[in-house]
Amino acid sequence: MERAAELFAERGIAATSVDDVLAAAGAGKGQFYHYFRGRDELAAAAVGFRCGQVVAGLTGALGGVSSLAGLEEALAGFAAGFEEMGMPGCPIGTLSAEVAGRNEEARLAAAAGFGAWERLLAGALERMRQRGELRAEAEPAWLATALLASLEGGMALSQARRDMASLRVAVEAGLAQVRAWAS
Amino acid sequence: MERAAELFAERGIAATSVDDVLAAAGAGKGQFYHYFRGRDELAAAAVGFRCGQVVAGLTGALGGVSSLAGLEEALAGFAAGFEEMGMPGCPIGTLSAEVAGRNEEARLAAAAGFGAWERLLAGALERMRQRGELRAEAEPAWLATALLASLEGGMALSQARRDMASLRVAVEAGLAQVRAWAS
DNA sequence: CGCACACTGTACCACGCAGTCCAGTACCCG
DNA sequence: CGGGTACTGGACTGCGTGGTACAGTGTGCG
Repeated sequence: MERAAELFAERGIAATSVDDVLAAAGAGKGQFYHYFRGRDELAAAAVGFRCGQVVAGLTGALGGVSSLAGLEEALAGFAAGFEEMGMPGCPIGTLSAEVAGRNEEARLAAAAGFGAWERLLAGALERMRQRGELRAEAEPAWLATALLASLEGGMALSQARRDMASLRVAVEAGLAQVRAWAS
Repeated sequence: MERAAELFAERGIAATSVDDVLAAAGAGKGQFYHYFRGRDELAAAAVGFRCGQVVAGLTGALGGVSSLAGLEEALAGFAAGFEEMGMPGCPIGTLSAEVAGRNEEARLAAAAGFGAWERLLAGALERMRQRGELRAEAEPAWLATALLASLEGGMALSQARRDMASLRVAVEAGLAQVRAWAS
């Protein structure tokens, strides 16, 4: 399943066959159909698995953030990582777009991944607010949604254009939105 | 090709076969391979065609906008249309994500679509600036990128969650960004 | 020891796919 | 009118696909 998550992420789900995954994993068909009902179930499981990996990485970067400077640093690191990976699109967003409307279970897994990401951002913002860096009226959940949407869109644009400029603008705009609520 | 654009948009490119398109269009294989080198060329052409349609629609909605109120109205209409369509994801973004990294020509077509959209937004913002509604220091191009990223991300989130709330937040956040530059 | 059973590899199947081929067909130009 | 040519439909091919069937294997338990 780890192999499946890798292959799905790098080639796309539709462009990866069960046989590809099995060959990469060194497993046979019998094994596969013993543990999965079919291709779609693997796809859903792999999306869930990938989201888990991504969210784990994000937790490392955002879990301890409790200041604007920390958030800026985390997002700069995120953008740098994205560039280093060759602007592959959002790891969750790409799968989500491919899967939404064709695989309900996988769609829910992707939505859960987005939810976890958003909660991570909201947590950091909430800590900023409690430390007095954000005004009391700031709404961490709302800001987190706005920030995540901005990041997601920035990645989509940068992927299509093969140019980091869009993501950088999106990050900066998201940050500006947060700063607007600074005390 | 119109049929191809429709089918690709509603089922995804990878999930649509050449035969499907031909059947929908009532055409034969000979005809197809007379006009296209193969599947990938059709995909690229269809993406370009779809982007043209979308941009044409957007031009109708944004081409005449020159005030904040007009922009708000246009974006509200956009969100309403998105909801009415059943939150299918961004018509350009979904194709773009599927095609980037696997079909260079199609990727460029999608990037051009994004570019046109962004220019439409930038034009509206520029007119707002010239009418004095935005401060002179406002940068329409930068704001347009930020706004487009926000919309794009909002659509991605709403698609995954089947819930308009995310897009609405993203639209509101993008608008807030613009208002921050109001005179 | 032996047997039952959960598990595994692989040969296999029917099917749908992209792409080829060719026998028409209609239209244009002389 | 007649012939060449640009175009068209559809049969066909080889291959990769998801899924099945089955024979084999090892392990735990009586």
